[in-house]
Amino acid sequence: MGRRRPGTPTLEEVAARAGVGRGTVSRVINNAAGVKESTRRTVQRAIEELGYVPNLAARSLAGRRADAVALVMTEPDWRQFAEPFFSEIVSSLGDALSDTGMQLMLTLVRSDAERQRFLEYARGGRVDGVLLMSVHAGDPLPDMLAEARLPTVLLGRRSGDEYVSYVDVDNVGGARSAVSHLLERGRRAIATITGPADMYVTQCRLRGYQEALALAGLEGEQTLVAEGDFTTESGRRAMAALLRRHPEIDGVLAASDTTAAGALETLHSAGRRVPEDVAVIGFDDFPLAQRTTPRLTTVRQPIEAMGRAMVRLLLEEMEEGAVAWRHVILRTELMVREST
Amino acid sequence: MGRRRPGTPTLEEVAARAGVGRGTVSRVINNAAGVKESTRRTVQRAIEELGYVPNLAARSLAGRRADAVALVMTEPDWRQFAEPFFSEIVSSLGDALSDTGMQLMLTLVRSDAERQRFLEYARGGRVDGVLLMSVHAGDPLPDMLAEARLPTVLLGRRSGDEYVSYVDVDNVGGARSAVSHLLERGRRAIATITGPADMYVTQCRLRGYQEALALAGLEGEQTLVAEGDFTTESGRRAMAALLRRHPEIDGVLAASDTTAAGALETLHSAGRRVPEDVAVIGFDDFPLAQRTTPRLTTVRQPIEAMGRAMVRLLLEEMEEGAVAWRHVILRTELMVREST
DNA sequence: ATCATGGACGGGAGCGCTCCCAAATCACAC
DNA sequence: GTGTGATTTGGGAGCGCTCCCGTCCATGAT
Repeated sequence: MGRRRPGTPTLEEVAARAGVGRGTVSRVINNAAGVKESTRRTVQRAIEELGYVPNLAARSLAGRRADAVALVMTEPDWRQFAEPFFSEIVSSLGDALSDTGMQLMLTLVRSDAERQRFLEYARGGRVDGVLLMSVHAGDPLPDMLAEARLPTVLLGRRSGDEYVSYVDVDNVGGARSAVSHLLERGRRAIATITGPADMYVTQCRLRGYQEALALAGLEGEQTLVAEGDFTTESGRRAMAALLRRHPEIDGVLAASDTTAAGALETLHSAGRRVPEDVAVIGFDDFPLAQRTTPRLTTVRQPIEAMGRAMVRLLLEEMEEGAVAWRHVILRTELMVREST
Repeated sequence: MGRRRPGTPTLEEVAARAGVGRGTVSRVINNAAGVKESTRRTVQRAIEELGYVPNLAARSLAGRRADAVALVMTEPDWRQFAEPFFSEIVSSLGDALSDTGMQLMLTLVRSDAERQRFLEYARGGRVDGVLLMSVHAGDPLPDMLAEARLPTVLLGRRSGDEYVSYVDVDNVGGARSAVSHLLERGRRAIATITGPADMYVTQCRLRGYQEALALAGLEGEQTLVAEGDFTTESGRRAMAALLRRHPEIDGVLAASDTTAAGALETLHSAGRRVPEDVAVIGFDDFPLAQRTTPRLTTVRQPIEAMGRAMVRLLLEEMEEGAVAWRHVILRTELMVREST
């Protein structure tokens, strides 16, 4: 297991070459104040001449921080990894993190063994904080991290009484406004294609759907609800099943834009016109929503803001040592386009 | 920037509690030989009682290794991040790495600033090696890593005379056999939808396509080639363009299964029967290829083997200190199904 | 009882950095 | 020229671990 790198110059060697003390070089590479401009330049030249690169292990050990945060994707996410939600979120986190000087590292946790290994990695101090992608109901990882007192922020929550810090959107309100919109458009037989049943986000959106119907004095029929898993394929299948059970359907709320895209395809194949025969609403407002035919009415999730909020919460927790949990619920916005 | 974790017990404290020396505890946690079974148990109990977790920064510093490798995805990949190729590869790398005890960390490099930051991270010793996803022609990162003498393995290569270690598949041969297969099926107007023109893999597959046509005494027309980017959407678009230019097309080689899926959709909409009117071949052999209608004939890339090979090459380079580059070209296999 | 042999074990010497305090230097007013 | 306070600078003391050498002790041959 000899993984030695060839001899890299050390801070001390830089100091010797520049004719200054260790402390001064340290100040220079950390951009700290209190170094005369001329000295700084001398040191910088020595650094370049030697091709010096700070040893991060030593820095971590002495400074008691890793300057890195992990973004963990757990198994159930993984099968949805290929969906745009993830790349969008990762991008936005990357942007939000980019000026903190911290590295974002994505980590895959697909099994108990990998969960354990990650936990040791995190508890071992390799990261200063952990971001968790849409966790499922029974996932123990957030609790393990909380117990280890590692700053942690979830995207979405596992249940209504989640305590660990999280950033979520108002899924109930979003779904409700979407269905209200369908009702305003005169639709009455409104179906919904949900996400995986074991995710809280799914339950929330379903509740919003039901509340809107109840508010209109309509009774939500169980058979108007079909389960999907956020993928296009599941949207196709669920829509087909719904049409079979309820040919009279004239409105659909899908769990995501990708799901809605699948539903659109099925509706098209079945000869239903959108929005004339059936109005369709998605969830997310990804670029995809503007490329469907017809362009998709959808509930916008503020991905940028979500990424920024997650990073902000994480930084706050890191700053004060994870003594409190914080929750942020972001508002959604209905983007009305051509599919309703 | 105070990112201090609360006081974790140290190895020394464990040693004190177990009534042994530091060395012995170190031997126990590293599963090294030369510890009496009874002592080992005593130490293990102390570890559990204190909830000891080794400090990885200290271990890295003293041991001169990070026990982690990075998988870097550069910007151009990123827009294809949502395609299954990536999740498949990541999975297979995860499996291949899982029994080495090393952490796999995915890293996104979307800009020069991020490239620089990653380089410092890697040169700073945070990873023992680097895996690079399908790099584009002009990407300087592999050279920078090579110069820093960091063990590096590419998936695919940037050009025909790539020197940095890589694992690739026989793209020319794969495409050639696919086109030959179409020719055997009596097709003569064979088009191809390629990947991004600036990727070597695209050029190779195009060459295989042309060679097979030439072998059959056919002249490859420039207008039978349409550029895509591996996405389904690009498959749809490219196929539509091809049909417009060449309504007589009776065979298509797509750059990937996802692209082929897009092409299938367009063909279907255009009322062409597959394979009766047009035969379609994909590339990759993802699960997707078995779910299309009709099921897709495709050139199989041995993803599992690719992941294993990458890890093996990387470990070898780490072992001997990156003194040589190694190349592995894996064979492809034509999976004949219903679309041809 | 004596001695050689080898397996267990303890702990010193670093790994390369940050933190921080004391010392040195400088600027300026008197 | 002297004193005062601010600004720079040097370097000791760790951070928590691995490596490795020397010691200790049990075992068995003599």
